[in-house]
Amino acid sequence: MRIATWNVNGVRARMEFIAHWLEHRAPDVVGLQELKVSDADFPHEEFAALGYQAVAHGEKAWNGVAVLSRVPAEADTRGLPGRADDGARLLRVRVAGLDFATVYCPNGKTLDHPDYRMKLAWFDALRDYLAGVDPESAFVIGGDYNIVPTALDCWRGEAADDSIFCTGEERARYRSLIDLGLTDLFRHLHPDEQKFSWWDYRGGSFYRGMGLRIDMLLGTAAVASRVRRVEIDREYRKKKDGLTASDHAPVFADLD
DNA sequence: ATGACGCCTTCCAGGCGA
Repeated sequence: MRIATWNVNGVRARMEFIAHWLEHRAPDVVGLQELKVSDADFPHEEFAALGYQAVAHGEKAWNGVAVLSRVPAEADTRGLPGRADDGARLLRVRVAGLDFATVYCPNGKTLDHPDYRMKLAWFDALRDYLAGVDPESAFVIGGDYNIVPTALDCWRGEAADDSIFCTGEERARYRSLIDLGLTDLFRHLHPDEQKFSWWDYRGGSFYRGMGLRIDMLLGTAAVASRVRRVEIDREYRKKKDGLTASDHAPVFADLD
């Protein structure tokens, strides 16, 4: 089974590009982020034509998450409990024998912006919510965490320490999720590799190698033991047939 | 130091992303 996460930066603007990826990578379950569309306008029919059904939790213009799957999914949680005012950022479903969640974590903007404090509080709420997950179960939470876990995950390395995405406060929040018993599936198979999942659109960052790894698939031990391959699909950060890519690459994992 | 690119929106200059 192939599972994936992808911040698509606008599901309607990206539809043709996403279709190309679905056809060539054939994932079974995909968490999407940054839909930028209301639930009423979500393109269910277009995904159905590609063989995928979708559960969406969106809002107009901003944020928004969805799960695509080949087999029907049952919605479990829409929105991080207690954090509805911070945007449509979490969706959890039961699908294909998995307890599968997708998250679009807050950006924070700058260290002196109110959104930074909101980001930290949101992660605290996420940790509290995930503390209720059975560590023996097959649970996956994938998404755009908007935190660079370690210096290895940033093109600037330790030079970026203490800047936004790389502060001790943010990294402690990310570690608090790992400490619940979750494994970063990419790091599990590639302990020392520097691979990025996001590159700024501007200034040729992609071709200059100026990226960050902020999109992760985390899983319980029951999932980590089944992982055989994890790819950050940088081919799909490039233009494809003249179509513009998201600024994030998809990340997928193959499970036994 | 700045802007760079691309998305969205009562349709277009401005906010936002990371």
